[in-house]
Amino acid sequence: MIPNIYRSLDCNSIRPDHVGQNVTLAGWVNSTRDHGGVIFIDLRDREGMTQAVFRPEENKEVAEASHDLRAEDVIQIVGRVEKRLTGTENDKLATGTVEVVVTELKVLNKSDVLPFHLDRELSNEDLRMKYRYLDLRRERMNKNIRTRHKITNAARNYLDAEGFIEVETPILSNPTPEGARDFLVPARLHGGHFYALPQAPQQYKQLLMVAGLERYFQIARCFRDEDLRADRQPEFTQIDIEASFIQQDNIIALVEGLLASMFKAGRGIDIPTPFPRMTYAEAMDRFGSDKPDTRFGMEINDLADVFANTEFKIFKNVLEKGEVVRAINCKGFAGITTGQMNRLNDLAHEAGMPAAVKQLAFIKLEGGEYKSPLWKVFSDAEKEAVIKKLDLAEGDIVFFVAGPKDMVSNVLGRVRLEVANMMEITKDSTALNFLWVVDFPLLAYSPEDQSWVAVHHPFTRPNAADVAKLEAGDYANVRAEAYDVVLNGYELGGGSIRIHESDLQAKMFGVLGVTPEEQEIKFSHILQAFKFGAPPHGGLALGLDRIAMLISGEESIREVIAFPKNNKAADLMTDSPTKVDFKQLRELYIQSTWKEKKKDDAAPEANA
RNA sequence: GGAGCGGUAGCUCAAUCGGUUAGAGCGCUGCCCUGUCACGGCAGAGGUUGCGGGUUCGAGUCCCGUCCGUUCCGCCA
Repeated sequence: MIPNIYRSLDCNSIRPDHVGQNVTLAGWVNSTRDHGGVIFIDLRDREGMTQAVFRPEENKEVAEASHDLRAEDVIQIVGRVEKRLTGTENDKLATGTVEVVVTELKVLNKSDVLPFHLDRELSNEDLRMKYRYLDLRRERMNKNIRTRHKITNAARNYLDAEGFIEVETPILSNPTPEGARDFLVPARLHGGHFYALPQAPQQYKQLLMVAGLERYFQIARCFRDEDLRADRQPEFTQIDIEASFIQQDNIIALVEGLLASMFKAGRGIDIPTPFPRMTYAEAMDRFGSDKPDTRFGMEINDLADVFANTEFKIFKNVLEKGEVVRAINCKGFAGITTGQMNRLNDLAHEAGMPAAVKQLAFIKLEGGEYKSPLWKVFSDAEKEAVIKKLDLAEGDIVFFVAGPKDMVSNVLGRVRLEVANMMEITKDSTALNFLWVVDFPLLAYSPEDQSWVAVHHPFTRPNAADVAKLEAGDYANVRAEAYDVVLNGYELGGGSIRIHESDLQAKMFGVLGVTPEEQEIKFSHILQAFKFGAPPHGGLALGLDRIAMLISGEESIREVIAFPKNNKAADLMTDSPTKVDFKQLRELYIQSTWKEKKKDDAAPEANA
């Protein structure tokens, strides 16, 4: 800290070798301990705390004035550093062996009583958000914001050292093809036309590759108008990366180094690289998720061999149709309560288990006895095989699902996570299980749109080995050169090698049902750019908020964003979004179709 | 759009099966206190139990509706 008129030192720096010196400190009154005669004040700034002592015999007027100090007043003190009396040292403070005997006091700004305690956890999210500037004043939040800065800074330094150039791209751009809902901005100078806020700088970063920049990055704000979650905000930050003359392995190695530098800066730990890799197909088969949490087992087992010759009609029919019978063993969870069982059933149905299947099938071994609605229909050989294959032991419970592979994976994946949650398996875990999921499918069929849609985005490159399938129309089995990096079940980021040839890109648009006319209107710039010597390129984007959240040990990205939105995408502090008057809309050639709900006289007002 | 959980003093929470005047800690106000660091002591103020309706002799508690927060599903290139 550079000394100035307000202070000569910060509140965390005074040590025994300052004894005898005169110092000037400024900060907030953290707490007061008024003994009538002597008064102690803990003075706090962002760096820490120093105890200030007011004594009548030192300066009667100043000591008198100190009686009126209250928590969060902003004050400046001048005083003499003294060693604390023997036995009154405080080892909880870095400055706890010394104190400042105050000779001058200046109240820079009195504070009203705060709406909540700064030194206690707050459960009322409304209040936290309404007074976010006070919430941020709390040590934990202050630390989170500073940690985020360190992480971001480390990322910049790392990428700079790797030859990456930070480039800003437009915030006002065009709506995104496919994907999430866009935030729209009316264009005043072009009546009836609209900008959209970027969901990601996707096309721009590819065009920067065509521009010959070769290595680009950006700490980019992105916007998606979808419903929120603990790990999703309508505006969020990505570390956006793109490079030319590069392959998947190069990007993976780069990002591993990048993440290592961020975790080192933010948490002081060395994470082991390289990260394990798993194909998408394997992730779905073993964990029922494309972002598996590998901190615990309970993996999915395929039981086709066990029931190959079964007489149990349901399983037999399923297997004959080419569908699957699979199960997970939840070790030690045989003591599941009825309430938990009901919850799993609901969740299984939500995940796609047919309503005709009333209950999630299970077998549990309790007190040496196998309990199961299914047990009686299995042959002895099948029982034995199930026990062996699933390692079914005392206290375990196994859940079975039969049917189409995607549904079974989905159901068992969800059950697996929920059981882990119920068992609090990862509660005190400090494990950081990084993982690359690779070989994503290029396309997925959307029953809703009755068409094929891009799993990643329409610029993703099909795996060279699968181009023939693409041309043959075997869309379901075309793999993409796309990859996600996952940590403890959270998707930290994802990317792909891109299409850089205009003919392949046009073909891809065709598969996605974008007509030549639409291509001309929406994508002529990028298709044309690809005709002027576009280099092979690819990249990835990391979710900075999620990374900061995980490094800070938080469970919501709101805890690492200075001014986040709440569940309804509102900011309670500024009361945003807000209504605008007719004149402002008229200038934009906009008219709202929104109709206020009819208000009864008794209609309740919102929580005031 | 759907489901779960929550909403009681400024804050964090309690209030038995529906039954007296809705309590406690912290904070706040006043007084006392010269070595505390969650200082201590005495006294005091502070409540439309989110809002509206219903059942009941009686509702913080039960029912219906609604608002707000939060988590999850849907949604999220």
